[in-house]
Amino acid sequence: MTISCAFFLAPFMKIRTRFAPSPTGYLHIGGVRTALFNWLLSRQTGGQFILRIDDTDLLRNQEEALQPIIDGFRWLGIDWDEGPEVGGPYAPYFQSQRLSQYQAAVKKLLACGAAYRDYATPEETNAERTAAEKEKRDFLYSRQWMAENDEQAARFEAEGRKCVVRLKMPRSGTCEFTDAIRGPVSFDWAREQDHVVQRNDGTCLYHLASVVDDFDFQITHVVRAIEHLSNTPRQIFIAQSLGYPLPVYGHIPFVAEPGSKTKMSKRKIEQYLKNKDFKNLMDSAQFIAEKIGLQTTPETFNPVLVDFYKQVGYLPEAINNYLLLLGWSLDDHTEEFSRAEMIQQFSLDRVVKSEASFDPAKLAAFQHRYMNRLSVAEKVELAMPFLLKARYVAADTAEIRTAVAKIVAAAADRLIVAGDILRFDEFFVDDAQLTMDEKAFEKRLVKVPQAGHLLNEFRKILTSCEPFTAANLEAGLNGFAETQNIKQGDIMNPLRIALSGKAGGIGVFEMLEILGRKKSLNRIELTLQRLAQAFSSPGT
RNA sequence: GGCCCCUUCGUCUAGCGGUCUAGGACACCGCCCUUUCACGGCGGUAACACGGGUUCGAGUCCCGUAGGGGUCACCA
Repeated sequence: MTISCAFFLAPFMKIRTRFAPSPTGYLHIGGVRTALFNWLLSRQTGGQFILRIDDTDLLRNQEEALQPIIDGFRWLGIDWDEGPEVGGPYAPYFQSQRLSQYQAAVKKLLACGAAYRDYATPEETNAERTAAEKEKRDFLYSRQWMAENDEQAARFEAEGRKCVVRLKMPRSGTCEFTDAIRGPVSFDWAREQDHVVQRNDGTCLYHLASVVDDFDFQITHVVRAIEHLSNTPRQIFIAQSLGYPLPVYGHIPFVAEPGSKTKMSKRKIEQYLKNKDFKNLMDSAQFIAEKIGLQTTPETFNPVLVDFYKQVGYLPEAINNYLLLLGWSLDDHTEEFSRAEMIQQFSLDRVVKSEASFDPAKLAAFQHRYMNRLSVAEKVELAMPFLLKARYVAADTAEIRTAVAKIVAAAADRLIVAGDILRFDEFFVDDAQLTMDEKAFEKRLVKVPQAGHLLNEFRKILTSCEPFTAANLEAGLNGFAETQNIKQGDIMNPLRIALSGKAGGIGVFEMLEILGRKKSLNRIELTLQRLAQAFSSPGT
C-alpha cells in the first residue's frame, strides 16, 4: 500500500494546527517550541491554532493540572482560537469528553474490517510476545483469539472472555508518506503491531482518539515531536480506513539536554546542574526566588519548565525568539524576530532535522537584549511585583514608582531579568540592615591605609554639597581629590562599599543622589565605626 | 536486539557540486573604553565524525563504518 500526502499546499490554504498537551501540571520548554511552530504556521496563513487536551488515560490529571499549561501559553502570548476557556465550533476539546465519537469510529473500523475484537487475555498476548523475543524474531500477534464476526465473538464470550479492539494492520507492503520536515519516509507494514484502539472497558486509546480529533477538528497540519514519527503509520492506517483525508505530517526533533543529544527531561535536573551555564541560570534564579519567598522544589522551580522563567522575570519575547532559533533559522545571519517577523518568515522546510540542545547562556543573551530595549517605565512595571513580594516596598503607589524608576534608570543594563531588581537591595533596606560584602570591605577599606581618613574627609563635602545631585557631587569629589593629591578611585571604592556594601553596581554619584544626603552620611558613619572595630580587634 | 532517524566550531546554526583558505550568533580569550560591576567597540581561538566511491572538482551526491538518538504498551 502506498500513501502520499497532499504535501504541497495551495498558496492560500488556511492552515489549522493544534497542540495537544496532557494535563500533567507543567509545560515543558520543548513542548512550548512545538506549540510555537504550530502557532506560527497557523498565524502565517490566517488559519487557526487549536489547543486540545489529551486526557484520555490519566486518572490523576484534573483541572488544576491544566492551569499551569494555560497560564504558560497566555504568558507567552501563544493564543489559541479553539480549546479550553475559549470553546469553539468543534467543542468539546477535551478527549475525555469525546468518548462517543471515538466509539463510533471504532464501530466503523470494525464494520469495514480494519479492526477486530480480540479476546486474548493480556497474559496470552504477553506469552506470545515473550516467545517471539526469545526466538529473536519480530513479534506479530497470531490473531488466535480474533473475532471478525458475532458468531466467533459469541464463542469466545461463552468462555467468559472479554475483548479489546485491535487494528487489523496490513502484513505486507510499505507505508510511505512525505514528512514536511524529513522528506519521504517509509515503514514496513509487517512491523506494525495490531494496536489496541479500545480497551475492554470501552474507553479508547490515544492513536485512535488523536486521528479522530484531527479529522473532526479539521486539522490540516500535524506538527509534533519526532517521537511520534514511528506512530504515524498506524495513524495513517486508521485515518485511511475511516476515509479521512490525511493531514500534512511534520516531525520536529526534540529539545535536547545541554551538551547532549538526549531529550531534555525535568527529572534530570540534578544532572544538568553540573553544566556551568545551567548552574548559573539556576543560581541566579534561586537568589530571586529566595528574596520573594518562593518554594523551589524541582517540581515547581525547574529550568526545563517555562513557569521557571515567568517566576524570575524573563520576557516572553526573549523566550519565543530563542525557541524559534532552536532548530530553525531563516538564513546565515538573522537572529532577531519580532512577532510579526516570525509569523511572516517561519517555514517548516527550514526546520533542522537533528536535535538541538538547550543553551541557557544563549537564552540569557536574548533576554538581555530584549530587556535593554525596554523603557524605564516598562522595566518598573515588571520590577514592581518583585519588590512587593520581597517586601522591599510597601505598596504600589505613584510615589514609590517614581523612586523605583530612578533606581531602574541607574541600574540600566544591569537588570537582565525583572527579578534582578532585588540585587539592588541597598536602596530598599535600612542603613543598619545593609549586608556587607566582607571581602570587598577588607580589600577596599581595611587594607587601604588612607581609606578611613578619606571617607571621613569626604563626609564634609557631602554635608555641604548643594544641590545634592550626581553632577554636583562628582565636581565636589574631583576638587577634593585634587587638593589631597589622590586618584579619584582611591575615594570612590571605599565610598561605594560604605554606601552599598558591595563591590559593584551603579555609578557612585548616582547612588549618592538616589540615597540622599541623610542616608549617605549615615552609612559612611556606620562604615567608619565598623572600620574602627576591625582595627581594634584584628584577626576576627 | 529489530525498525526508523540524525551527524559542520564547546553550543545554536549558514551551506542545497566550484563564489568554502567554511559565514553568523552565544560562550570563551585578548585589547580599548572605564571610579566598581556591567554595557559597548575592536580583534582572536575554534568545526565539515571516519573510510570508500561518483566527478575536472564534494561540507554539499552515493555506499559503507562509527557514534548519537527515537521507537517497539489495554501511556500520551
